[in-house]
Amino acid sequence: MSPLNVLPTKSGRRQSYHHGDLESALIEAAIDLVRKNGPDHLSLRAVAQQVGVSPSAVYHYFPDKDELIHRLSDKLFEDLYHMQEEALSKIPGKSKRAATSRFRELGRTYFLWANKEPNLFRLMFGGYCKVRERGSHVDHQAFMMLSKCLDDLLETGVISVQMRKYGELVTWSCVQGASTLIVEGHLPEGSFEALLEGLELSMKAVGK
Amino acid sequence: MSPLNVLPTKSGRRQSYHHGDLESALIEAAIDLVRKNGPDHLSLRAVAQQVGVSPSAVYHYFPDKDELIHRLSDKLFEDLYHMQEEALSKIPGKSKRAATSRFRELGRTYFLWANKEPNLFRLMFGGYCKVRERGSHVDHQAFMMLSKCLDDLLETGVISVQMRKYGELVTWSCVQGASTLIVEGHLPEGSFEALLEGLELSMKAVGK
DNA sequence: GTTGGATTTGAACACTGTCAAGATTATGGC
DNA sequence: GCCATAATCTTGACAGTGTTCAAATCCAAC
Repeated sequence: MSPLNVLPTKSGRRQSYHHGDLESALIEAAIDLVRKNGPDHLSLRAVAQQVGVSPSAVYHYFPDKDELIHRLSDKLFEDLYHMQEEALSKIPGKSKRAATSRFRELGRTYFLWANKEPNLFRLMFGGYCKVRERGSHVDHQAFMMLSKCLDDLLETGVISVQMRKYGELVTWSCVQGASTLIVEGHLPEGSFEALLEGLELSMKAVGK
Repeated sequence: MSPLNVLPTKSGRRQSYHHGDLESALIEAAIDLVRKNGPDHLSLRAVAQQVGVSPSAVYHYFPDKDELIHRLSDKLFEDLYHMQEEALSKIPGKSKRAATSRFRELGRTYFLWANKEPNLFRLMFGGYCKVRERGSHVDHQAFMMLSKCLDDLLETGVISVQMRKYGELVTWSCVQGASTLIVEGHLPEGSFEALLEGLELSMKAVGK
């Protein structure tokens, strides 16, 4: 394998003809640009230029711009998933307190992500990547993680069997919705903490 | 006032030089195109052509494309608001049953809108219109309507004072989130009815 | 009827995604 | 070592985009 040539010299000229790892460099650059300029101002040519490569070079790795965006969004979903996984791993134990805390942290991570990177969040849920077979893979992983959290809440007696039935639906929707509404400016920023409180409160209450 | 000249003759040529009501015709045409092709494939030139006017003509009514989109989204928010208002007006009365039914119908209308016009829904909440002073006007009207609904639930004893505190936040977020997730294919279509059940259930339970 | 002001057009600019053909480099077999 | 072949990247072009501005066109009021 030839030495990587990832960094362009000043103003978008790299040293050797072959780049080394163009594919992931392109995705990384694209993420950077979306972060700065928003998903609808992402230009293929700008991505190529940032990496120091001609626009056409992109087409050796992605059939078109949409596919680049799709790959981009896949990576973002994975990042979010790992971030949540890490947050959970910091709160071990089978107590009521631990289970409740994990549940909270799961929502908070989601929201913090949305709030820290609103443009990336928009790309993920704004209908940019054609749906294809969404609901697979990473979506599934994230869903399983939430399910596990809810199972713990059930086992420790924080929520009832009845509430458990609606758990994933209500919580995911709530957190997703609040994130969107706050990111887009329809709700004041402070709302999220209150939402988590309200959500927890209402879930605990069912069946008590 | 000259007679309106809204309809272009076949293939985008209208009869007289002046259009009559270009401004709203442009907005209407733009909505049509977004509905069909999605918000990110909206082209100013296509809008102009559909109305039968040159691309530059648009700039007499909107400083740029973003402003057109903003006006477009304003109109959509109003439409949604009126649709909800109408749904509520069909369920009068001060009984528990009526109050609960109104609450359900409010959520259902929101969701049906999202599901029937996913592309318009994306435009409204996908971060296309620059935020400016969102959280004003129509947003405020819609919020008031929801508040009134929750007040009724409190008065009829369906929910507690404690739950009432979080009412707007939890319900709006839930409905917004579920709509997004279903529209974008992250959740199966049938989920919404279950979500409304779960939401109602958990709200009723608090403080009982 | 002529003039003034509001509308609309035309041509141009820089930018975009995409593609075919060619230039450049790396790789495996001798 | 060398050469053919495949992988990789560039050049130049095409149609389509948002935007601007001078010029053309129409309407209404004097």
